[in-house]
Amino acid sequence: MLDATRPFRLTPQRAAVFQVVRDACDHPTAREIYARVKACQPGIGFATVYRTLNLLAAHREILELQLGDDAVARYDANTAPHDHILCTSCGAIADINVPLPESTTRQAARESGFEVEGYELQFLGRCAGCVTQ
Amino acid sequence: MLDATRPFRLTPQRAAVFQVVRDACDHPTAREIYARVKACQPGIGFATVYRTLNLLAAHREILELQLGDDAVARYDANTAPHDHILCTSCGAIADINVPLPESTTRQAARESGFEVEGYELQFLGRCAGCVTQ
DNA sequence: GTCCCTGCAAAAGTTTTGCATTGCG
DNA sequence: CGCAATGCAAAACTTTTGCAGGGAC
Repeated sequence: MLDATRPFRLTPQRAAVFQVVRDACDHPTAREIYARVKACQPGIGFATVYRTLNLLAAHREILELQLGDDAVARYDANTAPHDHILCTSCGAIADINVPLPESTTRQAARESGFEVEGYELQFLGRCAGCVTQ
Repeated sequence: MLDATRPFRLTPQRAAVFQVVRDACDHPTAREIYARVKACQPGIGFATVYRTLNLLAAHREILELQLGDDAVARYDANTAPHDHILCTSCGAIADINVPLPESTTRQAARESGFEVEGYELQFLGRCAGCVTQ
């Protein structure tokens, strides 16, 4: 993944941040990542975490997501195109993969006159646990 | 739209904020709305604008949107379900209407185990003006 | 009079930036 | 040595909250 061939230096702090994002299965915020990185890099500062997340996102090593109406960035080590679903009850976030039909993208282009490059799709609902409660 | 039958008072400040959002065709931010409202309500404060936008959104008179990776809320007086497309070059935002096939929603439910209540779909691309440049 | 609303200021929260220091290459 | 990266603190920015004053009913 990250090695000497990258156009940026792989410092222990950066490696720790990247490891935390890869190990996470809950789309953590920068603050949550900071707390987890503290476990193995106690001296790390906020700024380094933010700078590293921006660096990794700029190099497409991770994704920066804006989910729900939170106004807080979340991070995802799964860089393959995929979608998300959010539980409106408990806030859980899950990865899903529901490609749009080609016709839908074509319709978006036709309606808007835009050249479509991609899309972001999030579903809202209630997770299995919250439904049975 | 807003009249005496609403469960909240229609003050001149609130009417001005609502009017600005309805007249806007660019999905303005709270700060932009504040600047425009100043034109007819020079004494209005930030807090009143934010409180009014939250009030109107809570009563489904307007929509609060989180578009792109901006981490800033935008507002839309079009409360009918619809989608958006963003120009990655100039930042333009357009409304579009591309309903997802039923099968796509069903697939999301099946993959996640969630009870799907809705979705948000944004396309990314380049607008006609930016393409020809 | 009561209650809701407003405006101002301060607070809260996230993210960025400035700068001196550190440490790899 | 030279340059990039770090850590700390302060700043920038959006949004919320506390509170005293004022207006509507």
